[in-house]
Amino acid sequence: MKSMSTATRDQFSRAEQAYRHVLEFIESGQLAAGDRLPSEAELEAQLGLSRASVREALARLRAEGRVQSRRGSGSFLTEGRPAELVRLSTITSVPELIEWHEFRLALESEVASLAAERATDEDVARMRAAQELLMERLSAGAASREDAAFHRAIATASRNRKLEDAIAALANHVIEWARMGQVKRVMSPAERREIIASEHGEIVDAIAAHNAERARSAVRRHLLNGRARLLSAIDP
Amino acid sequence: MKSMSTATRDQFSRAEQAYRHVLEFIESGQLAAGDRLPSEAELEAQLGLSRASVREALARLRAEGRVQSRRGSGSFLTEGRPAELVRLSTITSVPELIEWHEFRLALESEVASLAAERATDEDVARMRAAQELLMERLSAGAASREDAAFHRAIATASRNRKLEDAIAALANHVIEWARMGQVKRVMSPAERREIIASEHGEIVDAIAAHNAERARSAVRRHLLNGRARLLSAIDP
DNA sequence: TACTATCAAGTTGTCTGACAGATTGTCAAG
DNA sequence: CTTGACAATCTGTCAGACAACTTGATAGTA
Repeated sequence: MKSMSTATRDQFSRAEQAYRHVLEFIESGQLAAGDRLPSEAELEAQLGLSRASVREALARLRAEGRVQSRRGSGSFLTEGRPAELVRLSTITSVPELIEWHEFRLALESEVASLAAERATDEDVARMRAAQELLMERLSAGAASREDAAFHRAIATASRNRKLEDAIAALANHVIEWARMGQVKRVMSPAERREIIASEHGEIVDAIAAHNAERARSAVRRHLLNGRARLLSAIDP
Repeated sequence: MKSMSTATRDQFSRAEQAYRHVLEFIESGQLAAGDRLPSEAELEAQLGLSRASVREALARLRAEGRVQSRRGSGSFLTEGRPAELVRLSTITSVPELIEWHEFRLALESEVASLAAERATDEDVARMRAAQELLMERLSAGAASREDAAFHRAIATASRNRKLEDAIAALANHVIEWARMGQVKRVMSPAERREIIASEHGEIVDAIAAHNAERARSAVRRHLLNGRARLLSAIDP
């Protein structure tokens, strides 16, 4: 690793200079996965920057999953730039929609189960409030966002941020797809309202009763029914 | 924004506590895109942490694209989340590992169920072959990759590419974490071999029998046992 | 009144020093 | 060979100081 030129130095913030330099070093191929980076003190000396700037660069590299730091040992190169978990590609076909739906089913049923184990009275109240709002909106027509908010409230009660984030992203994904006009409305608002009230009610009741298996089943039933309704709403 | 409880405080690093707290605040909906976060000094006071820890959290949020900081002005919420399902950031604590494990549990149990419905004889043969290879490797020591390959074979049989890709990425994620030496070996290879043979065998048998519920349960049992073993292998 | 310049206060970016907690390697004793 | 003690090293955190920048208020001028 060499010192940086003055021109480069003036262009970027110190932390970014450090980041770029370490990234360059990482991508030079001189290190393999699991290898140890120079220590913070060494990077300070090599780059002529303060430790704070070096640490800021390392924080970024950690956030990107490229590096893992252990107190007392050092910072180590991870396997490589981790791919995103899975790409939220645009839904271009019904089979793909089904794949995403199965993905969502996996997450939401587990989340319901966790929510049943972990939900506080506050959580349950929040779910019921979300359900109320959804009911009001359903009278006025489509209510995708309120539906997503209801599911989000359940995910929040799971106390697993990763699951919660993923479910929120998936919900947006499907909302976006539906908004593209792929769906014809075949169910009257009153009918839809009645079904949603019943199915969501069962979910919340199971969670409030802290019955993980019942919550899981209720969510599965709800989502599978919803899928069937959705598929029948699509012109073949 | 409220102060953190002591229990939460002890579980995560200071920087991670700050990160989680600010993220929670961001996602509470109290801020819109473009709105300004509390200043670093305010966050210090509110969280009872040093400025360095607060800055580290902000660095992470910046790296994730959630926040943008301007010298002299403050840190601002960006337009919205990047279009990825969930970010595969480096695992920095045991609670985070557990979150990822729950995520994995959700996916893998659903995948086992789908595999049971959809697996061909070829799929089953592939699983058994992966299991054989894993057994051989277990005799020689750790075999994380072969274990991941076994799980991948199941995921392939689910015929859901999104789930398959996600499971592969998650497996790599956890392998990376374990490789960093966070785990002490406490189980003898023979013992481990016996347990894996039994648990994996149950999974494959259930899939071969096209029994979705049995496959799901077998995978859950296997992963939950594995988690317990993993957690007991980490010195508190 | 509108515009410009100045300044103080506040904010992030960086530096420095110190200490805490964890890791690693060495050495001595049993 | 194993175990324990210890020193050196490393990252994580804290605190204080200063640099560079922004923002809003105020005063001066046309």
